[in-house]
Amino acid sequence: MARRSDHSREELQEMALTAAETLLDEQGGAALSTRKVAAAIGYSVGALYLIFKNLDDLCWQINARTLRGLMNALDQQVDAPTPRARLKGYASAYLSYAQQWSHRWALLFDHSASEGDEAPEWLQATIAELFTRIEADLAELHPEETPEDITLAARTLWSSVHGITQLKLRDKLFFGGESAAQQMTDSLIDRYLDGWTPSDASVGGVTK
Amino acid sequence: MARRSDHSREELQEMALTAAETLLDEQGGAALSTRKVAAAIGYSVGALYLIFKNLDDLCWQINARTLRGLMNALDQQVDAPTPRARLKGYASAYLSYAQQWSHRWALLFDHSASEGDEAPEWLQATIAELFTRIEADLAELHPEETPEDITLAARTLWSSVHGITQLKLRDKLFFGGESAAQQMTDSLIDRYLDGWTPSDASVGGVTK
DNA sequence: AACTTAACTGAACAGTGTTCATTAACTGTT
DNA sequence: AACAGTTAATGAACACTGTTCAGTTAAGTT
Repeated sequence: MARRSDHSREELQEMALTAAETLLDEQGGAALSTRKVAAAIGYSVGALYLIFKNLDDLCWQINARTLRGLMNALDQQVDAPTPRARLKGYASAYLSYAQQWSHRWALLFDHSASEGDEAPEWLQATIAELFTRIEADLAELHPEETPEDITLAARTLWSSVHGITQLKLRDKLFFGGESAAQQMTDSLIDRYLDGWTPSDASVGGVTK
Repeated sequence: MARRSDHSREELQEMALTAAETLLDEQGGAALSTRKVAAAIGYSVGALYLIFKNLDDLCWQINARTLRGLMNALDQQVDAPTPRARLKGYASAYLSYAQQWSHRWALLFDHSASEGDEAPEWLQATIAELFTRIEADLAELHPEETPEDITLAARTLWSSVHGITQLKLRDKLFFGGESAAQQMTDSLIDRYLDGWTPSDASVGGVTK
């Protein structure tokens, strides 16, 4: 039996999360089980339930760390000279982060699908922070637009980057080499921004 | 014991798939289990394994039907007068199909993530068919582009529509009402097409 | 040393996918 | 009509899963 207070609550939690991430990275999300995580840190199954509400809770905490890592990666792009370059940098960082941590990234999105309880509000907040970055750059390019239109544009553009990332990771729908996805986000951003003329935004009707 | 040949192989398969789809629609992907499907059609678990290789196989066959349904929905948009209207119609149909059959749609994409065996080649083929439709419209708009650039553009644009769809289904990252996602795909297509000038495509370098 | 408290365990429960020896029902032959 | 052959169908069994909780054990307190 593990000695009481061999490790503090925080240490134990950290150990468990790290072990779970290793398991995830090496064997994928399907291999993530309470018993395996418990074994990896040298505790019994029951002990995990003193630290985490359940497996879902553990997954959410992994997702929190994943998301934080993503934000860090994005932050390194903040020095790019122009809004356009910054947006491309974000997209590129997003893409490579997702590829580097493919299993963690998959967990982040597959897990939100499990319809038990809501996504915790910190997740919402972190994502809002990401969108704020995008919106800032878009607003700089289009100061004449209303905040609502900027928001809509940010979500449109970023959903698109997300879609490219997701399909890139999942399969061989993609021909071409390593750079295909990168090329796609670049051209997407270029064309979207070039096609964004003030006239067509505010109404929303089909005018073409 | 169910009488031998009460139902033919094909009938049984059809019954099982229909039962599984009902289960999926009503209770979501997590509730899909071999025992439940077997019970729903009045057979034992083992009988399912005479019809399907395993649960994965059953899921793939559901996915095949889902994809076929999607293609049907897209086909109803083929009469739109212009390529641009056709592309918007496809996107709109894609979006509403995914929303109507949200659980089936989720299965289609979550399942490709399970990294057992490859996605069957018919799936690849059906998806290729979808992309061919998009490419045809894009080629009509940009006859001067090479096939490679058309392909790249089709995948870029469609990954984007896919991304918007996915995020729309998953959560409340989306403000606004029912029409927000529709508005997003419309403006995406408009801006992407408007920003697509022949000069910036063939090289692929960063020129902006 | 005795008592209290809380950390920790692991057996147990209900569920999962999958297999396979056994059984039941049909088919064809004598 | 009786027997053998074939095969559809079963359901118990195995190894796993998440989750709970009565018990056990160690640490802190009096």
